[in-house]
Amino acid sequence: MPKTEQTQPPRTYSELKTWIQEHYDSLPKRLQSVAAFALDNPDVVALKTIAIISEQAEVTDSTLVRFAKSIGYDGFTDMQSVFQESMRYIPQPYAQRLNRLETDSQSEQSALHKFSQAASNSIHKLEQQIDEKDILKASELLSKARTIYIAGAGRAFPVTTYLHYNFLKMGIQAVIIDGISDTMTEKAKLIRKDEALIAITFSPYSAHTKELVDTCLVNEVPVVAITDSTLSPISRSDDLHLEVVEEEVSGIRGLSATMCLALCLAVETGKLTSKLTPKT
Amino acid sequence: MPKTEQTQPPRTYSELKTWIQEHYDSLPKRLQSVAAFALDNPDVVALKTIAIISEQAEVTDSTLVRFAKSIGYDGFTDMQSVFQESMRYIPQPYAQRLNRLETDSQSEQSALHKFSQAASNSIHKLEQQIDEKDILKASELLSKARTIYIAGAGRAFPVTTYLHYNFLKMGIQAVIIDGISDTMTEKAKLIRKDEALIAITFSPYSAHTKELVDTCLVNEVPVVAITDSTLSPISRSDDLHLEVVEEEVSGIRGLSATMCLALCLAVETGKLTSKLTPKT
DNA sequence: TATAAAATGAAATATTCATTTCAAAAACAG
DNA sequence: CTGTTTTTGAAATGAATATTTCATTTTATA
Repeated sequence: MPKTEQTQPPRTYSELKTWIQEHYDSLPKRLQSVAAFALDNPDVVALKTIAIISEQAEVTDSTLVRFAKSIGYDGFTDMQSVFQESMRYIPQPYAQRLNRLETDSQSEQSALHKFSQAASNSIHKLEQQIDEKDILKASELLSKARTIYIAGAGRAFPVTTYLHYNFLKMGIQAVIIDGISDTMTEKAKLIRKDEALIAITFSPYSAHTKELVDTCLVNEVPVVAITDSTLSPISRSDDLHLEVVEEEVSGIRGLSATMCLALCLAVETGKLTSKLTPKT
Repeated sequence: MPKTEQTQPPRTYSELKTWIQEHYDSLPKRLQSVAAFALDNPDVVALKTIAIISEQAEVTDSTLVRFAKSIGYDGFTDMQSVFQESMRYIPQPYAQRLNRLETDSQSEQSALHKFSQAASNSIHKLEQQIDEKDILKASELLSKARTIYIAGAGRAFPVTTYLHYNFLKMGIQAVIIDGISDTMTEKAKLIRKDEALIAITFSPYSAHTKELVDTCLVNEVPVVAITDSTLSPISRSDDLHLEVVEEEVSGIRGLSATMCLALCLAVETGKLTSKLTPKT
């Protein structure tokens, strides 16, 4: 029989979480599976039955009960109640309304709340406002490129590195264009017709990136632009531009929606590329 | 036998609510009790058993079952599942659409929709699961540092650059630690007690970052960790770790929620720093 | 490698739970 | 009132669930 904790088991979710973190390493393999699953899917543990949970966590029924007992609970039911309590008093439908009300009335709101709200809104707007076909066109263009160059400085730089990372992971040759303004333009001049450029700029616009785009367009290099407005200097009729507007909170803009768009672009490009080159 | 609705019962909480409001007046007395109780205590209906609910609503077991059937459900269990789903982190309207789309149109959903959905969900989870105090503690710690060092490679690198950008914009000295593994550890050894480190890692974990964290902790350098699980090797009891779980779409994870958290951390740190140094 | 200890899965058991049944009470119509 | 229908509650039934047991496998230890 496995040793069971003598002390009283955690009676709140956050205590339980702490317990799991502290004991995870010393837990048997299957119990670790349960631990990881529980932390990842607390709602499933709270609402479903042993049979369903154990199936999803890929363990047997007994293991779930053992897990609960090893923490010190009477059994699974006892532990489940802790997960359930953690969900209560935060009913989803009310939470939404509360959000709106509080946003209007109380100016002193937690930063996390304000920013996550803004991020969430921005993502929804993105989904509604962007034309799916534009993303597909862009990825088609990119999938044909031998090498994808990516440029975007300042606030756009994280997007640049994110795209770069994703392309590389998908086996697509990608290069970041950075450095001093002069050097960047020099680098851009060397990009060939069968390659492509992704340029990311937000207001306040960096003149460098605009220069880069122009250079490429002159050389007939395909350009995909990610901007926060069609009025952005780098959006022109002869390139493809994808527009993301990040909602601002007291003058500060996030990047959540932009990152989402970037991921989409990368994934779609990846799909097409793998079709073009069936065997790696 | 009581008349039962012939039409299909509501499959979302908000539909169910509407149904109850519309039929309330024509319901028998005890069923009215149940209706009122259910609208007032949806969480109890979602989580507890017939016995407990009927006791709290001051009706008998049978009445509860009858109530469910009179709406058109198979039985109480069927109705309860609607209440349960309303508590989960899956936003109601989309879950519905997804189900329908998946059933008839072969799960061929636009990538943009899937990713923005995942991003949005991740942000909501972040908001609910993270402890606001942890962010404040972390920013307090960071605001006291003369220089903030930031480390995070691979998928975490965009987060690193984002934090770096924001700190600099706020007039906070920040340095990115990158380069070859060996060099990184060397750099970390030079960080002093009155400085701080932010480490960002996601699974699959890079061993380098863990090494970095350990080095700093040994030297008593304050460490703030951003990870995607409390089981991450860099989360330890003696540092501050902030947890973000990005929902995955066919194995691919975004960064939207993480970026949101990063922004919060930077902004809170900025606030505190400006208080500490009133005049620049 | 041999032995003990721990972990695990499958099946049996016991419990809890939802559902149905049926008789009594209440409401209603003539 | 009287007979009929609807509503209701208590108990019986049947189904699902959690828990325990035990044989087997795995892991650790000497």
